[in-house]
Amino acid sequence: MTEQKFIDKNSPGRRRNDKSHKAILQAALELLEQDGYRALTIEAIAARAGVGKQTIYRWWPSKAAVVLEAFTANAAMQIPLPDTGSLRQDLQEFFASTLHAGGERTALVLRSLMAEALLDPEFADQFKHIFIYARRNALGEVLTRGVERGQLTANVDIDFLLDLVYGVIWYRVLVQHAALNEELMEQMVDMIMRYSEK
Amino acid sequence: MTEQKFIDKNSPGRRRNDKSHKAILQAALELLEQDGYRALTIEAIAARAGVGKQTIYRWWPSKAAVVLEAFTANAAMQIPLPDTGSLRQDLQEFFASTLHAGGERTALVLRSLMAEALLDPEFADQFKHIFIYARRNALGEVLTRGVERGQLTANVDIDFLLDLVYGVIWYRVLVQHAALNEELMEQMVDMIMRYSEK
Amino acid sequence: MTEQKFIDKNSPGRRRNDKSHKAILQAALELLEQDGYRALTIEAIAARAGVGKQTIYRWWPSKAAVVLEAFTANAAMQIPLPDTGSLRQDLQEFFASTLHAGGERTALVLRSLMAEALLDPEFADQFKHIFIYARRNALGEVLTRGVERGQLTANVDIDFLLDLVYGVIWYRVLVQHAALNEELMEQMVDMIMRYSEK
Amino acid sequence: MTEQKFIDKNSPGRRRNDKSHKAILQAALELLEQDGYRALTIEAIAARAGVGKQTIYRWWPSKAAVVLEAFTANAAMQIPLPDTGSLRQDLQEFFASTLHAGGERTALVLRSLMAEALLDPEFADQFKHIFIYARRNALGEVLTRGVERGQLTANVDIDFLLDLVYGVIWYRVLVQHAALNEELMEQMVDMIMRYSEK
DNA sequence: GACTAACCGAGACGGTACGTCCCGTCTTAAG
DNA sequence: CTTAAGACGGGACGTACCGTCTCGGTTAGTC
Repeated sequence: MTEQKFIDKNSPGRRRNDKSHKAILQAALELLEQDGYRALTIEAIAARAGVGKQTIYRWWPSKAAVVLEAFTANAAMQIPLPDTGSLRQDLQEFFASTLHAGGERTALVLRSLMAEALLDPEFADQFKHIFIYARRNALGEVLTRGVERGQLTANVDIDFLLDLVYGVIWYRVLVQHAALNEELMEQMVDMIMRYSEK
Repeated sequence: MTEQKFIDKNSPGRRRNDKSHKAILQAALELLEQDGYRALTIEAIAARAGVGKQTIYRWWPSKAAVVLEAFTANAAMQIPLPDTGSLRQDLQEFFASTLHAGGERTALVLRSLMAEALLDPEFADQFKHIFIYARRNALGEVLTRGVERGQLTANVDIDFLLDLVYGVIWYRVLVQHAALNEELMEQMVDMIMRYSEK
Repeated sequence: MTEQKFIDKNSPGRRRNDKSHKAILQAALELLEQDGYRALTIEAIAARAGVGKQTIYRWWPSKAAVVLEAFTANAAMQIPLPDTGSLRQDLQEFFASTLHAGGERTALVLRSLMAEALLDPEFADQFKHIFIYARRNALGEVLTRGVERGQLTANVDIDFLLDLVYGVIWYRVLVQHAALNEELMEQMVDMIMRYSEK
Repeated sequence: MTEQKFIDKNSPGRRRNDKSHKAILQAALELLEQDGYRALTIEAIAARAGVGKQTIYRWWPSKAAVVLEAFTANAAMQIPLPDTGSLRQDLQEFFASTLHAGGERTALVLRSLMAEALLDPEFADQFKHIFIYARRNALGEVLTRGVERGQLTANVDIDFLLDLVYGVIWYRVLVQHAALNEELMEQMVDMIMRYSEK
């Protein structure tokens, strides 16, 4: 997914070693959980994966890219798009799966990726397109259908609502002053429904 | 405010050099704007400030702490607490001054500080208490008065509203997909007012 | 000879860069002559050799070790062992080549190495084995042959004679109150010959 | 003795604090024995002596000067000049007191002072005049009397003999391959006596 | 007895070098 | 041609001391 190189491989020479590939992703995640993102280094990943540094540099542009791929490769990425006919129910299901996808492990990775995105504009682009906008668009679809069905006022600013929802979620993930939980999700559904015609 | 060390100074010994102190804060901000936080180093700050590295390490635990103090020392920190009797007007004034306080320069610093907070739990604590919670509490005060005046429903969850507001603000500052502007502030006032009694 | 690490090199990995190796030794000697041993720093050697500091630390335990290798790598180390049948003549030749090997440049280096040996027991061991004892043993061989040939009394204490000879030489090199010259060498030959049978 | 400053003291002002003075010398020696000369720092001396750094810099030009004064202040400096009428006996007594004056503690200090002298020409001058030449001259006096009494050949080169004697002594102190002991002293007396008329 | 100059402890200051860590690149032998 | 290994030039780290400079406070004379 983050793979830049197109692998045709009618050419001679050894092919990409899938074992190393996986070992690298695995090692990155393990070290991240063990010592935190700040202490994560390419050298440490290579050492733990039993891999040469060059092998990492050959396939990824930065350690953040490794972590991003390790993260997106995990199942956690799937966000089913509910379409029950009821906006309230769609939202409840969407938020439920969002909640379900993210534990503390996930939050740790997200904080690391966001930190990197804040420091490296190049990575920020990747991160936004692969992760942030993908989520936004999914929820945007749900809300748009809500408008189409007349369950939200026609003049509602969907982008503002998306900012509200993901704003809160990221804010809690980053600041860690309160957990992401069902109560929050319920409150968000309620908040959004206040934008129904009346 | 950000000073960790309690300076009694009936003790002997040379006092802290205020000129150097200020030069360090100034140098940090300048370099930050010039080259970005990633490229900011203690050595560069010391060099530009014309100061020994030890003088920085003597007074701050990390470069992030320097930036935080430089940031909070700037006037930009003042958030007047409006109390007009009208919740809507209080909110409008509060948001207006929030907006006014932060230009792109401010956003740049905030992204840097947040990145650091995400990577360094120790710094995160400082940052939250000095900046994040201070802001939250201020707005919390405004909202509480709104409840007391009966301008918000008694059972509203103020913490949730604070998360919504600061969630959006941080989300835009961090993701940079849209600007903080008056329209947004207006929308937030409107959103909050939807929690009025009827 | 001074190489500590045993280099097998059937192992993979880039080999030691011989150009850098030599540049380091050269730079060390140049800086030593320019500014003196006290002013000699690893950083300066690295800078002048156009080399990373780590490359020096990788191969030598201290700057003294660099200087020692630079010194011993120079031809100046060769001490031919004369064996003419005549003790007096052997001594004359041995002292002549000793004298010839060492100019003021050499004395400068020897003073530096001795200073370091006095301050660093670990280095002292190396220095003694590579340099001091090597010289001692060579002259010891000459004297032993003198005894075997009956040109020195059988009960002479060769170690004492060695201490006398190298004591004087080092004393003059270190204290610098008088030069090492042919007259001195002649006097030493004469002194030793006083230990002949009659 | 090593005092540079001429103290007239008709002027007002506090006089030198003798307690601090002694504490500094004491602290220097203790630290030297504990950790070696390399690890000896002005800061450590000041700390252990309970003294400000400035107080040291006010009275001594370098840490070596402190050690030198601490050393010379010790009784160990007294070398009685024997004059028994017999060269052999004079030498025996002279060497005996030399031996007696110097234990391992002394040797440690001498190695430190010599190391410093090798690295700092300014200190070398002081050291030579205060210590090295003083000893040389004393023994020179003994030998001169030996010549005058006809117990050494008239054409003997006294300076050469002095180099032999102190060469050996320093060589053993510095290289530490053999102890200074009575046997050595006996051998040196014997060696010198070989320069008697016949 | 007050004045005053020098000394004292503490400790901050600008600076230099230390030895270490990692970066991203390059060069091997092996597969 | 890729891989693991590992040396390379480079840059910043955080620390240790250097020798200097202020501080408040003490001490001992001279006036």
